[in-house]
Amino acid sequence: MKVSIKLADLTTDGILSAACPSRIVLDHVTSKWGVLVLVALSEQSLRWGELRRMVEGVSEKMLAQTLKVLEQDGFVLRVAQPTIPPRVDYSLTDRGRELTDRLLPLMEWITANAGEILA
Amino acid sequence: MKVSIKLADLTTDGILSAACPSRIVLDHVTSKWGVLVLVALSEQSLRWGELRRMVEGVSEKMLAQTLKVLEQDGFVLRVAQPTIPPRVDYSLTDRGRELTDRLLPLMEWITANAGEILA
DNA sequence: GAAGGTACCCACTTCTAGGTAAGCTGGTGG
DNA sequence: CCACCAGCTTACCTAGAAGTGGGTACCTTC
Repeated sequence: MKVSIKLADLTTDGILSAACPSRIVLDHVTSKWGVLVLVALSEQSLRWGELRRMVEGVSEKMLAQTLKVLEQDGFVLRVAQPTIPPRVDYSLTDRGRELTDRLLPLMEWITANAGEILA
Repeated sequence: MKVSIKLADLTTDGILSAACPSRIVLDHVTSKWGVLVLVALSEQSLRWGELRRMVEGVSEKMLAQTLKVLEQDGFVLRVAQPTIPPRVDYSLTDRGRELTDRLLPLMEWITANAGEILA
């Protein structure tokens, strides 16, 4: 019941309609590195360098760009300490945690089934 | 407890490692049109033309390409009736349904919060 | 006999996400 | 005095994602 109502919303004026703002957020979240950064931060807050090492394969440019978008959308909090050398910590906001609560089950399932799927 | 174990898997040898096959499946699922096609099919099975109209903005080429990938990954079932004019029905497989079970909560949340996020 | 409906495929072009590599800051250790 | 740390920024370039416009098959209806 509840599900069918939500589905109706999704498929009528929801994410399937081209003009819906959710398309933009969807692009941000499902961007190549967006998901991975969110997953990495879901475990604990991390510094720039830790993130870079953790999310294997990400370039500095793309990490910076991805973090900027996620920060603008209010998913990620950036805390810079004006020390030398600089130290910047990234963590999830409450909104970010709401997102990852829904993202992690998906990622876990994909990780668990990827082998079988590609076979 | 359960969660922390799963998270450990994800962040050590899981999706964050560059060589993990889950990266490939992730790209398929989170491709621009992949998500939307899966959402559309989650409600009911649809014919080619219905899908095209439902997923606003998708071109024929991209719809065909997306469906081919989702079919190869075993998420979508393609049933062609050799009638004239041709009729092709697309539906979710069991595996596809497992996926959308985890995908829909995310999409619903994004759709519900997109306005606030972009503000 | 002309037009249209359905589900595509292919060649060509465009665009943009993403990769690469360099530079910048300003103290601190050699 | 030079290199080095961390955390970026910038300019440049390319591969592949995506759009465009055509064609195809076969039968039905006008």
